[in-house]
Amino acid sequence: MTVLKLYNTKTREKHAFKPINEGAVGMYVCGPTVYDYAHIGNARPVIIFDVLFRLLRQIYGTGKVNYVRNITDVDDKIIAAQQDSGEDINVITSRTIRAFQSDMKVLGNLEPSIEPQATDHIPQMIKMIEKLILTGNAYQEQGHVCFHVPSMANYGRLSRLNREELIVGARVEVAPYKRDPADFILWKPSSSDQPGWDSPWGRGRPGWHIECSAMSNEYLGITFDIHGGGQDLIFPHHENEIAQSCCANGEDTFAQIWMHNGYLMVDGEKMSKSLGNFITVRDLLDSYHGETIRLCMLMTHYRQPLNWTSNGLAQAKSSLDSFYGALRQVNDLPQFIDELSEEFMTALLDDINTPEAIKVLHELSKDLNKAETKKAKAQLKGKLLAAGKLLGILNCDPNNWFESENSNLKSGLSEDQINKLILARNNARDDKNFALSDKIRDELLQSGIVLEDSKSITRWKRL
RNA sequence: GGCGCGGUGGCGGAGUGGCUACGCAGAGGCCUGCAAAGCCUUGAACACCGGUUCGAUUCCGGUCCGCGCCUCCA
Repeated sequence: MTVLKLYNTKTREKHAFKPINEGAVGMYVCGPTVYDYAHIGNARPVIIFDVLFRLLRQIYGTGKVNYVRNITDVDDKIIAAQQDSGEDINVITSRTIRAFQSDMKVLGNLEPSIEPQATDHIPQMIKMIEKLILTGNAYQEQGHVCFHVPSMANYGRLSRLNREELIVGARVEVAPYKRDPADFILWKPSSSDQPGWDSPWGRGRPGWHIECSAMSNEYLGITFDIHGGGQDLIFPHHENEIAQSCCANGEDTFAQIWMHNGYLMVDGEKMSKSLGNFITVRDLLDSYHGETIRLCMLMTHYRQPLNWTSNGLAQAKSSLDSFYGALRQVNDLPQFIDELSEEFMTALLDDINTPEAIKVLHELSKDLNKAETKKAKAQLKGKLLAAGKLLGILNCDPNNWFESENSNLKSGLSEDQINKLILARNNARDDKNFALSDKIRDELLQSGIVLEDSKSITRWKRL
């Protein structure tokens, strides 16, 4: 029996996962605000929850997991981007959405089941805000609608912050339309040059948190299984989502399990758009294969902080080289069966312990190198590939992995030229003219081509 | 000030109350014409101080250090 254990931010403990509806899983992950290219900090939750998505599909069946990841396409940062560039908002958001989707695909992520956009769900948000006013949890003031935090007895359960502490810590002046310093906006007025929608409170736009409450409700129901995102969303975003959804629905529970990935750091500092120290996925892809970036991300457990370094990327590349190296030896062998190693599954079932899972990949790869019979080789190949598939890596043809042009280092040599030089060198070797054969090998090395002689053939790879 | 996370060998990074993480780098060896790749062997760690225990890197308490949240942020 496979038991998946997940760490729940709400309880700060690992628990055995049990779906609310037996045999089917609903998961909501906060997606990007689309005003700029994705940085690798944005990519971390996408990759982490993609692995969880794959794992859940493995356990419950491909069609049994409903994975919703929203796109925030109405936000003051987008308005700011519009004012900076003068471009139309729709131009900015649709271009950014396309870039995001393409970047995430190159990083080996599956598409979520649904990728709803906030602006397509304004009526649902308005409906929920009306409900909150009716239940006495929200009020209208100077064109704004605010959630009244004191109206909810157990506000702050997720972040374990209480209202008094929040007020003490508040570094921002309290807006005049707020009855309580902790209150937050559900709806705010838009000027004529800002995007807006008609509502019972005039033309305006939604506050930050309401879209996730409205869209999770729409696609997953009032209560669902897993809600994920980065640690920085715990407060205020997820706390406020809980407040909105629980009060509007009259339910005590919103998401059953809250999962949060740790920060991605650069030079020991949190990477974020506001600090300006971010590395975009685009830039990284100029120098590294998507799988390298992905494996680098998975080498650290998702709840730990991850310091992003070129050394880490080099290690990820080296690991992939060794996996593909093992696979290359058996490239012409059909895989025996897509069997998942038990040890590998055990690692992932324990709160998605990807470093432990990668260790198993190394063991499988080593076993594959040592395997002697065809049957053993085929079996290990199947296990390695199946494990890689669950992590979203090892999707390339091994020869292609080594031989395809790496934009990082242009060799200037075509495949044809390389093969001719290898042939010339092997002729020299047959003649025992090692001075010549070594000279050719050195020349190739100068162009970034490394040779590997085996008994039957000479393989090559680009550095 | 409040809340929270972390300090593991040269580096990255898991994990455990008593026994090998794993990878990279290093050393030695096998293989090779020589290499490369691969394989074998190998050295090296659990911030500090107390406590619990037969025994703690692992549990408890304290100290120091680093980081985050409390304000937009994955």
